[in-house]
Amino acid sequence: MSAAKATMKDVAALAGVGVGTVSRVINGVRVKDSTKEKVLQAIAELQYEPDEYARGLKMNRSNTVALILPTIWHPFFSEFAYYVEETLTKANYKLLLCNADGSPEKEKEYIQMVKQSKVDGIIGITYSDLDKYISSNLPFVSIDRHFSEPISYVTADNYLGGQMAAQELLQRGCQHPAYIGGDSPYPNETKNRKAGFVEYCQSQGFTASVLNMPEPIEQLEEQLHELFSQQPEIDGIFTVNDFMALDVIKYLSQMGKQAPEDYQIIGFDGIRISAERDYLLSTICQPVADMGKTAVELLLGMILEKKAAERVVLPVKFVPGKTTKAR
Amino acid sequence: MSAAKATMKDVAALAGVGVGTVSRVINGVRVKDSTKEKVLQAIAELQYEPDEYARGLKMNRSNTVALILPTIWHPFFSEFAYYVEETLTKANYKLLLCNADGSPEKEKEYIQMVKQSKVDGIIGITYSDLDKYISSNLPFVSIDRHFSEPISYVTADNYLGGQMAAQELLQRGCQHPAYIGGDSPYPNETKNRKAGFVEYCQSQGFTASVLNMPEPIEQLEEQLHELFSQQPEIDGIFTVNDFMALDVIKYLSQMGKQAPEDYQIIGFDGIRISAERDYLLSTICQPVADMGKTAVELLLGMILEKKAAERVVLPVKFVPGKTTKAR
DNA sequence: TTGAAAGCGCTAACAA
DNA sequence: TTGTTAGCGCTTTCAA
Repeated sequence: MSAAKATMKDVAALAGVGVGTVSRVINGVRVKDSTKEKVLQAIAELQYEPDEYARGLKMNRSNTVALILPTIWHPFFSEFAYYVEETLTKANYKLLLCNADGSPEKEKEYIQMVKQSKVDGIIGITYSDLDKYISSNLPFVSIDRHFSEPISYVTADNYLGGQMAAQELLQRGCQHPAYIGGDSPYPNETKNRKAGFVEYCQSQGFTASVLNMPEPIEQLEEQLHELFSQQPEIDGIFTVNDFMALDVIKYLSQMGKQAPEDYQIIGFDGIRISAERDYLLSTICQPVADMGKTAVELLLGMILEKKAAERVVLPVKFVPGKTTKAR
Repeated sequence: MSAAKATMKDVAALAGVGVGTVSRVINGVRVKDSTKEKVLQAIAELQYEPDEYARGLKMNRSNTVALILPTIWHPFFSEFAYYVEETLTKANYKLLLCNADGSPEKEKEYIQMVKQSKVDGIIGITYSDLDKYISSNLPFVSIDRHFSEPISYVTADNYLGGQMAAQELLQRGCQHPAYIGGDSPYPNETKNRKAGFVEYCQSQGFTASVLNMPEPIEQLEEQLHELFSQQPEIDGIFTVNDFMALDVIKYLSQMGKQAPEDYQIIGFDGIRISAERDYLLSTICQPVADMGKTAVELLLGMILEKKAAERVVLPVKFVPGKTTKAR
């Protein structure tokens, strides 16, 4: 049994053909059936596996896509990564996982690293403005639409989501709506959630209270305490995401208030701990599976068919949970 | 501005040296300071970045490690992946993410794929027996110790964890302990959780009820119903993992029973939805960060220093939550 | 200390 | 239809 890995040359020698022919068989280029047979035989016998690196060097592609995330340890991102990986695998692409940890520096470092690694494209959920770091010839799809350059993105309809949250709360009888969220220094889609909510309330003659805390958020509990002691009448809450909603619920439960009896609350994202587990609360649900799939499709379109940048906005939906009343 | 990517040859030409010298500078081999200066200058000017694939082809390594998981969309695995990625990045390695979806076929496919991709090693949380598919010269670290071959593994002390769970429940006054879990056809460490629990109970003069459901688990609720209607006296439950505990809690709450008043329950894993979030319940917590770090260290030891296979068993700890009484 | 050149395993252009 | 060969960008040996 040979220890060394078989190369194309070995296969060619054993099959009694040229390396070109072996290459043709591997790549599905037409060769005479009898020849093909011999080659396949030899491949099987030597347990030959093509070297992706030699191929990548020659063809200048890697069949690999980098996914840059704030952190994989978060149900929204890990669900997204799950679908990205699934779709990539079906297309015979591999996934390089990059946790940027929410740091713009690490995001840039990863962009650098990933360029060397000759990835064929990047899918990024990033906070900072990466325009300058992404060479225009490296296909890039952003989740979120905060780039100034004409870059592809996939995003949920965050503005509409905010409106929907307002509508659902008001329809359920809330008289004093409030928005609670964090405020990032970087432009991002969460700002639209707030805008949609506040503006819909306004259009219905309500003025939403707003607690918009600069990130990173410090002394959350104190800030919540201030809000609710100054405005105890708040009875309908929309938060920037599900995690924030959980924090608010926890705080209010310490204050002896329960949803949906004492107040109603709607989160954003539609987080589930894993497939087949329940949503955590009433929420505006992002179409994560669809977003992951679409992001990959956009990217592969750019890679394989040189398609131009595209923008896709996907619909959100309200998922009633235990933190809102029945209508 | 040149559109094409600069190569080492371009750098050499601009700096007026040979490509070998450029290579030496890149790799930190000693060259004359003045020469080095010229080369660095040229590198900066051309924004040269070495091609990892050419390097990989030549040196036969990729600085890439594959992580094979059942699914990234699960807090335990995504936390593990988080720490693996973090440790790899520090060592200048990249992470290829592979979701096997709990299917032995996909696991094998990935092993195949990953071999072609010239990864330098594999870290795997796998269910099936992959011995034959892993060529002995490809470094592999398993999480769990169910391999027959002498393969490196990192695992938590599952048996001790089971014992601890029993001890904690009995110390808190439980008189009727029960174990609830799923039974996989493949050998794996969860069997030790059960064994540790049952045997510790026995040693203390208690006989634990056991509900061991063949996987994939069907009609969970019916099976729980049967258990608890036949043995309503059960007052201390240990489950194979946190998810199962959540299911049991949900079922019992439908029956009007609450922990820790009506019964006490301890899960296994120590799942948190994300960093800085609480544990879901009282649980035997695996040292996930340490496991991820150790797995990478073992693997890099095998890759870089040709170290032999090693086995590491890490300690678990009991994390009291809201589903057990105070002692 | 450094340049020249071989060659890693593959694809594709060219010739036969 | 198929064999031969140049060369992808790099590292490393061998000479100078």
